[in-house]
Amino acid sequence: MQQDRADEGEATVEPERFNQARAAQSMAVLEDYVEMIGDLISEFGEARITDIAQRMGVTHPTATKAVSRLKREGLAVSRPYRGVFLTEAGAELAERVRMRHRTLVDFLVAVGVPAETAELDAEGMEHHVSDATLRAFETYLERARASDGPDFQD
Amino acid sequence: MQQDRADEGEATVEPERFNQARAAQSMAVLEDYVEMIGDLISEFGEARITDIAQRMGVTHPTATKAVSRLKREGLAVSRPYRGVFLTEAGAELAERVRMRHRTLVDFLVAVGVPAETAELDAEGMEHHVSDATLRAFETYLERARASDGPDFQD
DNA sequence: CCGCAAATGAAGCCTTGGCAACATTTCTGT
DNA sequence: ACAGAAATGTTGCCAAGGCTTCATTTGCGG
Ligand SMILES: [Mn+2]
Ligand SMILES: [Mn+2]
Ligand SMILES: [Mn+2]
Ligand SMILES: [Mn+2]
Repeated sequence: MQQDRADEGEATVEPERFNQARAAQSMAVLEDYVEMIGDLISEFGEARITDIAQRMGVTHPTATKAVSRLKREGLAVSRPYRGVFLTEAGAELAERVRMRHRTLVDFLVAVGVPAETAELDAEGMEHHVSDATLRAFETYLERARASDGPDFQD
Repeated sequence: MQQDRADEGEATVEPERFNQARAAQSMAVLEDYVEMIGDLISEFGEARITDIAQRMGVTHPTATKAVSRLKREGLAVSRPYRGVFLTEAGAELAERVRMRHRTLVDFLVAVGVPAETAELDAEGMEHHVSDATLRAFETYLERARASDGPDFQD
């Protein structure tokens, strides 16, 4: 054999964190679309491809393709030339994603990130925040609110 | 024309945050590889495709393709059947990425995220942490270290 | 110095997420 | 009622990041 270099240190388990990040990334688009579709349904009663595309900042064929994937994964339903709707699973995911997004933004602001920046960064970060980390953020927020006490605006 | 729905609220600027997230994502792979290659060069004096692939948790053709992109973007250099090295730009990026990674993990742990989890989540989150947010994290850490004062273990 | 395993390269396939261009359907306004 | 614009669908292109399979080169050990 040639070189070895393999079993040097903890290099054996290391790759796992990249796999985790890749897995999270593969969910990111689904999560963003499902949340957005939920928003549109709340506002207008349905989510049209055009509106989805506009809000996501993509062209309509791109939005169509994403919706196809959502349907394939059982998160959305739609019929030709009609609006897009969420399945129960889709609605649940949307709700979880929305809460996580909100918690993350609140948390970032609480630790001193400018609101504008927090919103921008959160859009990408959120998809990599695990449940354990989210709980830590929530705990932090509760404590901060408790100690900042009186002068806290809902 | 048909429906309008366009100029309802802030929907016009909203897509920008998704574009930002997509831009960050397109850098993510470069950043991870460049950091990893830097590590390997520190340890062994060169970064071999096999070692890169193993640590990233991918097959060697995937690593080769990534290195091709790094070369194309002026971040790395290599000759056939020889190791991969970083350009000046590559080394600088690696250093920034390494610091950001470290700061993020430290910060997460400081706010109560379990170390193991922090490491996993950071691998994905890091690529979406802007300079402004990173500064906020650093400031937070400095203050935390100052108040936790004496009993702080290097 | 030479054989053979390891490392690297090369080709080709797949999926995803972008895009533009063109076809078809809906629906609004007159 | 119907013309024309808007919305949607369809097709085909591209790049990135995975993979498997096979070819080639390297370099160690004997
Ligand atoms: Mn997002
Ligand atoms: Mn979001
Ligand atoms: Mn990373
Ligand atoms: Mn990293």
